[in-house]
Amino acid sequence: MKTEPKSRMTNQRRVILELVRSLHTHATADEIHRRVRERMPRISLGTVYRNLELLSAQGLVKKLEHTGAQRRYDGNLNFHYHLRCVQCGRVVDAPLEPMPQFLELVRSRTDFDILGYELEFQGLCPACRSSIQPLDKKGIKEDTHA
Amino acid sequence: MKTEPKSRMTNQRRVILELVRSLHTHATADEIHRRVRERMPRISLGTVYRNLELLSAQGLVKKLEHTGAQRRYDGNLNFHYHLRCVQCGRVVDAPLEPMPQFLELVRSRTDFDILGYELEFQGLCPACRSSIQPLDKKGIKEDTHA
DNA sequence: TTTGATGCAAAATATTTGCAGGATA
DNA sequence: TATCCTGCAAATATTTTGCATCAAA
Repeated sequence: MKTEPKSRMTNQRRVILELVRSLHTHATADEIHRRVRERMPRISLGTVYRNLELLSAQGLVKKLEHTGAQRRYDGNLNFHYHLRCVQCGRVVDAPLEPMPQFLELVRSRTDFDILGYELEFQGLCPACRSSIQPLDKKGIKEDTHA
Repeated sequence: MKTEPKSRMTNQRRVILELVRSLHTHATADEIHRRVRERMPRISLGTVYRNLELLSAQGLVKKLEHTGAQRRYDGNLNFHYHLRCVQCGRVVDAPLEPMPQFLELVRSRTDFDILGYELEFQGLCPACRSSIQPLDKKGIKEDTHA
């Protein structure tokens, strides 16, 4: 039923996919760009965005639009939840088993066509908890602790 | 323990708070600005952002950073979940009772300092489901159906 | 009066897009 | 060879901020 758009496996696309799959850090486009540039110095940020979007549409990576201001990308396609540090923005997998029964419950109670759900925990990571700087709700732009 | 910063209840702040409380639409800053401008034509978008930020820090409105690209604001402070239309971006309350037991479970399994969690469902709202236009993952910037 | 708040404009961020040339199938 | 893709730069979109002035307490 789906009309998959034809796509070409370019060097850029392959390297981006390999990188996102190898990272367990839920990196941002900018971080991915920096890492990929170590192998392909001329690759542009626009190309990274375009490829991440396409790979996400093809279901090869997961786009996380629910973890703070900046979008992040996950190479782990197994259904799981996330835990985000509200101080440094770092995202890790949450230690909680999937509970897909929510879907049926909500489906039976709404006239929306339910497609999925996201469960995200927020907290302070060990590094930020022990740091002196106060939690001021700002500057949660980039990972301080990679 | 908390050192609350002193703040003044200006006309702008009061009108913004009243509006967000009266809306059940989880509006964006831009939408709130447009609505407030009907009563205060000279109010700036920057003032709207500054006040929403301050009201959120004071716990008078809830900032939703987990519902797609654009930030939204909720005047309903009761703990509840959300359901977002992936086509038009509209956000409604999810028909599901709070299940705070997750928090303890995750707390016992992580070294993060757990502060809270968000549960968001995604789907197609009735209006979008029946519309002809295909779901193309773009243009989810503004509510088509208010 | 004191000092927090506003309006305005510019800056900072994050993401998308037009286009001409390049690479893949 | 057809057309998808890339690099580059410009354009969008969203949010934040500096500053002189205004206004709440």
